[in-house]
Amino acid sequence: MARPQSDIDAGRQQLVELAIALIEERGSSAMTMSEIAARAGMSPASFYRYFESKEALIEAVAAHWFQPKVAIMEEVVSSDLPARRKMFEFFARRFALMQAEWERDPLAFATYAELGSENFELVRSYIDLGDHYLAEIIGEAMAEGHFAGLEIDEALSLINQMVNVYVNIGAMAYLMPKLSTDKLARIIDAVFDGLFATDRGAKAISGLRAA
Amino acid sequence: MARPQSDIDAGRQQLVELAIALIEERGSSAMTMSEIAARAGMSPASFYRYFESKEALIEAVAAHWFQPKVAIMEEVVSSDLPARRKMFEFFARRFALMQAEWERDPLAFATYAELGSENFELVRSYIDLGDHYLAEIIGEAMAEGHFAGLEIDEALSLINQMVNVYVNIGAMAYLMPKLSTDKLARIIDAVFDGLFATDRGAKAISGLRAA
Amino acid sequence: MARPQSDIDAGRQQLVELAIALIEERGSSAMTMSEIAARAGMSPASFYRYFESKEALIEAVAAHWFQPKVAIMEEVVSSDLPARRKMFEFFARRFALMQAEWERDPLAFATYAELGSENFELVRSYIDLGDHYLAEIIGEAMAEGHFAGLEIDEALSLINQMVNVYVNIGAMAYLMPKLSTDKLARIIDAVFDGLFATDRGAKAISGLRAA
Amino acid sequence: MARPQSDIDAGRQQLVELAIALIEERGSSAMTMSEIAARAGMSPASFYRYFESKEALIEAVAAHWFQPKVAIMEEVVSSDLPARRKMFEFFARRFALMQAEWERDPLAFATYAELGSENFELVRSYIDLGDHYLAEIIGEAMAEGHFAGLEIDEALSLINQMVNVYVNIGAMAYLMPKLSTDKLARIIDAVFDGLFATDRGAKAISGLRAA
DNA sequence: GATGAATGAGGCTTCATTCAT
DNA sequence: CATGAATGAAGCCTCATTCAT
Repeated sequence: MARPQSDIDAGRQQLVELAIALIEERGSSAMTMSEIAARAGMSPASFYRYFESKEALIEAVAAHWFQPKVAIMEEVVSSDLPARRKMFEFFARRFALMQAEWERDPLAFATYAELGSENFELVRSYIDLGDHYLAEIIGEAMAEGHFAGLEIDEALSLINQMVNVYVNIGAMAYLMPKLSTDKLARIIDAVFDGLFATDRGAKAISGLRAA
Repeated sequence: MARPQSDIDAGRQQLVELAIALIEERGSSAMTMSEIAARAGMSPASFYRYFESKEALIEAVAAHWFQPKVAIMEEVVSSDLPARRKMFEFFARRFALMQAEWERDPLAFATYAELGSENFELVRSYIDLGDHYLAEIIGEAMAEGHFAGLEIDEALSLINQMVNVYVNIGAMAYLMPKLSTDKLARIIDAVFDGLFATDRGAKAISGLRAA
Repeated sequence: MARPQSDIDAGRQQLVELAIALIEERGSSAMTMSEIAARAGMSPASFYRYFESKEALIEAVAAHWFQPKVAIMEEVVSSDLPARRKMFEFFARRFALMQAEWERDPLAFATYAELGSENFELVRSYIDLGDHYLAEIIGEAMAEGHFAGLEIDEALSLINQMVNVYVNIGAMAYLMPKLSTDKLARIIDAVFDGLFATDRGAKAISGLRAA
Repeated sequence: MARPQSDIDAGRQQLVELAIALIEERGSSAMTMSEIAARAGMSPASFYRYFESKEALIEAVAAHWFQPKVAIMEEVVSSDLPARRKMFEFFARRFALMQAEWERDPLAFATYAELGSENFELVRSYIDLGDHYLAEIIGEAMAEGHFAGLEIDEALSLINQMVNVYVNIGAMAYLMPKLSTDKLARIIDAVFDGLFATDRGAKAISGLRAA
């Protein structure tokens, strides 16, 4: 009973890995069902025992790619760190992982980015999950007295934007050489030290414009 | 020689515009060579007198899309504004343009983003150009006393990252609803008020790690 | 030998019922061997122990569909009604059954019709059987003085035609909304009151043509 | 200008004829795009210059098949015959044509029937057209005093049913051997002599049932 | 030069049927 | 015996690119 399921699962796993290998070798447009099946030593028809459609395979590839990042988020959020540190780790650990991936194969990384932008619905749920966890951290930070005068959603949105480049695969794909944990740390500091509701220079200019 | 060349250029220009119209109407997957040629009143075969291949056309489309953004950058950089204001305008005006484009047709905007991510070598040169101009502004800002203790490249890199979401089309395509000139203003303020070399909380933690 | 044979029969019966359920749920194009086998809790391979091929299954489905109609015909023919009434019941009862089937699921009904038209050699024997019984009824009617001057075959053929729409599944599939027992009754009346050998208007014209 | 259109038309015409030939040779399931294209000496891809899809080809085949029948209906309806004769010709001439077709190739005829039942929407419009013309004839007949007491729609429905077998291709496909212009003439006579609103035997029985 | 027409190559998907275990 | 697994063969369709005229 468990066996057949796990055989299917094993097959899915293998096909996902082959799809990934193929993508990494030759880009996402090379990811055809025939080629993947051939590499798995099966007929194109057999592929459909494991995945209902090409799209289902892509979903599985995405899930495979995101899985370790999700694990990190969960780990950090449920840890006991203070908020500032927690937020830093929340981004830094995922960044470190993706940076390592990028270093191993920048082109493959870019291909995942492309895959994501072509199948954005698949990516959306992970973004939403990230937002959910980040909001938790922001809540804790506020309880510690940070982000005075900002709504939680406002803070979420601003932080997400400032730090987007350490989260957004599409952006990372071509900015990675310029990204570093140190810089991320500085941005998190700017977030904690520079983000509150009082209007200062630029905000004032922007306010005048709207008038 | 001169005449034919300018005819070729006119043809290229027309084809690019038709390709854009087609993309905006029906998405990038509808951008087939035959359809574009038909709209230009020419045969598919004739298309190849103007562009060597589909890829060559896409390059030209990208150039066409970036041109007004480049114009804005040049205008702002050569203006007489103080550095803080200049940097704000440097990002805000381009953002305003792209926001307007996005509002007119978010799907078309997403299509350009997709086109960019599929052909991002084409995008690289524009990014480099933007970096070049931003470095100039940072230089001016430093002359005015900002970013104490940071190298110009370090500042460039950090600012680019914090503000990336207002520059990166791929990110904008799905974040646009959350972006605003006001928030950009706050980020620029955080840049000018929060970005200098002194180590504080997060940076200290990050420093320990590296040790 | 005896036991296995009856096991085979039970299996065939079950598979036929599952095929029917499947057709009624999802149309004839959904009737794949694998799906039927799966519903029977057997492997596709095992299916072939019961039916030699897909076509053999379809034959069995047709037989199953016709069986109750045959039962009605036999019941009516062997009853003691007078001929006019008997002929009416001969058609009316089967019509009532099929109308009920149609009302329960017109799409399924149409699917049977399609199945029949795609495999109409299978249907032929039932038509022949119906003709046989109808001829008996006509004989009785003639003995009661009806259809003066007509040969039995001639009457059979004419009646079959006039009433075809209450017998032919293909026609019924899309005419059912316009069919009713009342109208059938009127047709049977026209048969008994209007069908005899004397030439009148149209027949005379037709006779001239042939000359 | 006219040329290209007529080239396309010529191609469509040729493909329709080849499709028909193929159907007549090997049944409708043999009608694959590849086979038709091969017979036309073109690649499967080229087929799509002439027809948008398989379905478009089938529509054209149906139109081709129905065209002469429509012509007959129009001719008869606009003629000056008296109503009884007109109705007879309305059915008889079409029947004669289809009978000839059936005699030339009964299997091909059956295949058209199958095609029709698989693509019934295509057939519906021709049925509706026939109803429209028949209603005109019934109107004329009523003006001449026939069908006393019946509504025009009631008469239309009843006549259509009695004569269905001379109109319905699906029914004809396997009844043709028993059909004849003479029998049709008798049915038309039964229509004109036996169809009016007064209740008689069968109708009375049917009435009792409903009570 | 310009083009209408053609197509090779490929993409995704389905399913009746078989065969090693 | 039963079957899980596999697949050959086929189907429909698209499109970048070429070539004879």
